[in-house]
Amino acid sequence: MQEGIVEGLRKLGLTEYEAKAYATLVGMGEATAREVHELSGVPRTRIYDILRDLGSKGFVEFVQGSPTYYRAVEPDSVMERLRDELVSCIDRSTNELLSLNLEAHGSSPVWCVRSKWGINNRIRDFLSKVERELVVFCRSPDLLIEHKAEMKKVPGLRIKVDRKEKFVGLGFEVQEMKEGAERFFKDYITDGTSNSIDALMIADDRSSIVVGTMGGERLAVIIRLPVVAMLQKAGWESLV
Amino acid sequence: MQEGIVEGLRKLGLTEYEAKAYATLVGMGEATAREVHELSGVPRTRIYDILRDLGSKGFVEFVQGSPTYYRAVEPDSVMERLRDELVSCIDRSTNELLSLNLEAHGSSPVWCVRSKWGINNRIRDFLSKVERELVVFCRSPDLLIEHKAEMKKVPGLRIKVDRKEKFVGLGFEVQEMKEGAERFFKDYITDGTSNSIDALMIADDRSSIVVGTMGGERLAVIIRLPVVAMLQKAGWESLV
DNA sequence: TTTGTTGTAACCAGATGAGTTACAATGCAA
DNA sequence: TTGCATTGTAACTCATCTGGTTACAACAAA
Repeated sequence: MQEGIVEGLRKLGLTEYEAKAYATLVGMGEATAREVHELSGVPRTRIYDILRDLGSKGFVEFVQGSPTYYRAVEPDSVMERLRDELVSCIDRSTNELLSLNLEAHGSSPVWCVRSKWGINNRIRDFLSKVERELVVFCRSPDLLIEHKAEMKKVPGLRIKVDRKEKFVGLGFEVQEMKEGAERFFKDYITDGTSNSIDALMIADDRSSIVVGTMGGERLAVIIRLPVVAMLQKAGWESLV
Repeated sequence: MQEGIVEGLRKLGLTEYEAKAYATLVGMGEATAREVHELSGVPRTRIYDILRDLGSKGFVEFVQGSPTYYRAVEPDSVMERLRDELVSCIDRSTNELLSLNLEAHGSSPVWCVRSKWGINNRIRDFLSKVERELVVFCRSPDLLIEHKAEMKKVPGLRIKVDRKEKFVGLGFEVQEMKEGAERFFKDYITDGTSNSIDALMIADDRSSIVVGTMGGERLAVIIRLPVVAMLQKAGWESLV
């Protein structure tokens, strides 16, 4: 049996035993508790309550007897129901949350974002709000690849990189910064934690976003203070 | 704060504390850890790691300081991502399961179904496969109401009930069974467990389905043996 | 009777989450 | 500066859940 299928079913709310038993039963079509146990690896003495639970959840059917026979309910049917339940739960939650969320917010000019998705989300948002000009410094092509499509649409795009050869074939016009300037963006250590900056973007001399690893965790810092943005840009210009 | 919103978020994979903190933060727009604690009821000494977790999951952003300020990422944005993740997980699982499910199955002629959804699913399937004739006995209008639409499409529909007055206004033509015949479907006790039958349907003299409560739990029994169906129908006919 | 199988029930151990306590560090006000 | 409240960290307890095991009753076949 594949490993991934169990993992997937667990994400959808089944336990490991339930996932194994159900997947096995789907594969066997019809089987006794013992057979499910043999193939799935679920302990024999537990297979009975597991199958009973699956029955209560609408995943399997059975025919009483000695031995009792079990079969899986058609997976597309079960999965469709699951999807409907989850989607309607999400829609409900979204509406409830939005009804709490009436007031305006985001007044603080600087925010940190921690998760990978959160960072990408922020970058997308940031890119979509550029009006005239975006200057970018970056040290790895990953970020440019990830946001290539949005980046292409940005007006006034200028990119500086540490070494040109890392960025060939991406379709971006990049400029290499001058000798010795890379020290501004080198890995450094503060308070015993190592920091490294992967990318810096400044939009319209107004807001900026810094992406990097600080103290062992990936972080993005969004700053919407024109003063700071101007200063950062001045530094950036000096990199030519 | 509403109770339902926390319950909904928990179904989507958050813990109680996480759900409370996130919902609260959505409502406040921007707040310190303390404020979130006060409003959400999450213990103050736990609010810090909860908010950190929410950050790692992409639900909140923060600005370091003393005190650190937090804000919720826009709920529609977060929820949309969650939906995409779950739906793609379901699609993947469905495909993997179906690829295991190539062989034909369902050869056994009798099956029990336990869950509410499973029972309804079975009944829908059963009704959709009627070709010429469906005879129904039922003791409560619930089942007819639940499957009214499908039932209307069934050819050769004949319904017998215990007492006609319970079924007025449903748009079904029902026939009352004769005096004394209800004893066949009365609640009865076997092996110390009480059983009661809510409905019995027979399709094309071929297959039948019985819905009822047996030993304290709701159960449907599907039988695809023509012999049994014929016998059941003979009994049914005698109810006139 | 013996043996093996089916099915039930209980138990143990590890992980996780809810809720609490202790305490270091950081301000802030007198 | 001292004293005090607040911020933030870390640990611990308790209950629940899940994975994994043991014991045993009921039953059928040999």
